[in-house]
Amino acid sequence: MSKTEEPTAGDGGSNHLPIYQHRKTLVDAVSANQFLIVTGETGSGKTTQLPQYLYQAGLCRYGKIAVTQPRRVAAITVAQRVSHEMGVRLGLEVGYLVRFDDCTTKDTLIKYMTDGCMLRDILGDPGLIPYSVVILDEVHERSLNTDVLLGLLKKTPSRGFRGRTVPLKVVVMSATLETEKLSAFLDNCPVFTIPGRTFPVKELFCGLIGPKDKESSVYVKEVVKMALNVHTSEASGDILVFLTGQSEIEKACDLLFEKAESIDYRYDMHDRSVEGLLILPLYGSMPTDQQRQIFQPAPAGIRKCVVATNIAATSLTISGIRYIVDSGFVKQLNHNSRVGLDILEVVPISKSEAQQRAGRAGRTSAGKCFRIYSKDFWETCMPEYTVPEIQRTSLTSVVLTLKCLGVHDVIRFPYLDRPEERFILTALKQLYQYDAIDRKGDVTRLGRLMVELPLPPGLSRALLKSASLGCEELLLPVAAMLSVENILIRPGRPEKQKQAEVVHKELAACAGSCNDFLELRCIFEKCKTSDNPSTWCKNHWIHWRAVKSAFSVETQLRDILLRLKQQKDFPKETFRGRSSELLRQCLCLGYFTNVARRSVGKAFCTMDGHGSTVHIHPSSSLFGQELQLDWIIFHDVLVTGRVYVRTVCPIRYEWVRDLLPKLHEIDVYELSSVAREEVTDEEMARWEKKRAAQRQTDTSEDASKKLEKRNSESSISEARARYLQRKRNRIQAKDS
DNA sequence: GAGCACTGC
Repeated sequence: MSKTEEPTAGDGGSNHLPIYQHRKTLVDAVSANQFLIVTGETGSGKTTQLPQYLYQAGLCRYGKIAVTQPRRVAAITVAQRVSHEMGVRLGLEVGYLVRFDDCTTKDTLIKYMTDGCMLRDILGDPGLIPYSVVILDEVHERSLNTDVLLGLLKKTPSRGFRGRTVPLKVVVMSATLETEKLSAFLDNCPVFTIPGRTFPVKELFCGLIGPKDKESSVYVKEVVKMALNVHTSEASGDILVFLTGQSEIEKACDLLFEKAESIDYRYDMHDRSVEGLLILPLYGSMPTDQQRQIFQPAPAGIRKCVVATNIAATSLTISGIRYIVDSGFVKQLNHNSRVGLDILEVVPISKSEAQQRAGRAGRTSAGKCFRIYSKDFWETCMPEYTVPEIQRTSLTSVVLTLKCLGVHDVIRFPYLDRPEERFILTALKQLYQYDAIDRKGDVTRLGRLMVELPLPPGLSRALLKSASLGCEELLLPVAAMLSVENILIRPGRPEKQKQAEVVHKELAACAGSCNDFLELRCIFEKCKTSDNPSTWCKNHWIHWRAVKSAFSVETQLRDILLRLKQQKDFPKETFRGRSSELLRQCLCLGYFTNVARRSVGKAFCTMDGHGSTVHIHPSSSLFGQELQLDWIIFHDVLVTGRVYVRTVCPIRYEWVRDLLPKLHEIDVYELSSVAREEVTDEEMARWEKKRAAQRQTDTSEDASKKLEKRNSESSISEARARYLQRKRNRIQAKDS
């Protein structure tokens, strides 16, 4: 094992951190307890120091120390820093593991990794044999994967489990919030608090937005006013403005120039600066070369004003920030199981999130946080904590992962915050529809194959179908392109927008038009075979960063498929049909839950039982051709004024005819016993009888007629009316 | 004829 079990000095510089004086107590606490919670503000050094202390104290004798992070960059940069402090080469004693980048060896003892990679590790080795300590970091962020890990590690592998020689130790690190709840969750384990080293931030409520202003987008205007106010009346120091998204940020930046002009500031369009104020937008899909300026200090006498999304709250740290202007809103993706859709909506942030934002001003000196909303807004509109991701998102992948790990009772699984039962049942229903689990709730062979692929289950299924037909080359680029961020660039300025639109239309036409999935494949191939991919992207208004990561994803998926195909029971099928229809027929196997049939005019009607009315999004290559289409499948949904489907492909009814009845074969409530693994023999018998009866009627009555009945116009409009009524009730309830 | 936060495998 390690040659250095004696304490090492490293490169120094860390001995003065607040955590240093608690060194021995911390090591003793980890040694004495199975669970430990360590809490402390940013700057306490817990992420970089604790693993080193444990290592120096010899806790690596029986295995590695794993430290999980919700983000890749964090895992990489922290590992770099720790290896430097310890004076060892990165990738040897200290390393990191993130997707596409494994910088570890089998001898690595301190391993920083993303929570997603840890989950993969567990799937391959539920006993976590190589590890002696697992440290979950940033638990207060409540990322989906960290929450799943927390539940899994609560029943931590003990001595003897799958060959473990010592029990696994679990350390949970979190900001000061909710530590009591965490301790109660982990068998009332001790909580260790480390003093932080941050500067005080004065928090001011400016009252420009009250509880009644929730719907409006007035926050853009008010935020601009506030930022200029800070610029004219506060001492030197950079400003960080928190807004909701790209278009709001662009708007705010434009307004900043205009307003600045009217209050007699010189306005220089070229470098986007008002005299004394350098205005810099910052959001995720921005090219990295444009982001660089944000991290450079402003020239002497100039104040930087960064207008950013939530990306600046956790993912990126900008030094020199002294003032925060907080809009109080965020864009959040919420899964609505009632309509079966994910909806991206603007919502007020939580109080803990507001504190997080304010904290960004106190990293290097004392700061001020200007909240554009009133104290009343704070008290009546903002929840204490952000609803954790596990309670807001589709659980299909999570439930499949749990089932594969032998957690069959996915309802009574120890969640720190339990998702609504309905969400869990919906996930089970989807897995059943994809044949990933059977009627008893057991994972099928297909389900075991699906869990290996880092894709949404539907897409996994489509890809596996293509692999069993031997035509995975067709689908691999599509699956890769669908799993990366936005491909098409949408410029902020209208004239550029037109330009981009023309080029994108040409690309769609190249792909034979009329199939957005094919267009993605076409972009992938054209870019890949071009002499200079990045220039090709620039010329075609395509995000090079996105396509580049699609290349990596494709390679990864290809490798996984290759491995899976070597299993001797990997399914093999032959395709009888037109080769031009091969791609679309494979897609149907993953997207038959997203089938829509043309209804009145240009509207379509989903066939999943919700019978929602959807429209083809204007960015689709099928837009404007609705009247020639009868049946479509779609990849995703966007809810704005209307419900839009994007990434669309026309299909023939025959391709989904035999699949659609599966959507109505089982009711969610029937799955409640499946979820709890309490399916009785009588229940199975009843079920078989019902299915037999169903098969009988299916032969006597045309299946498509039955489907039509289920999705008849009247039932759709009734469902819609019910939904709208509920929505009205909700709004009324919120207002009162 | 619209306007899409952020992560992660």
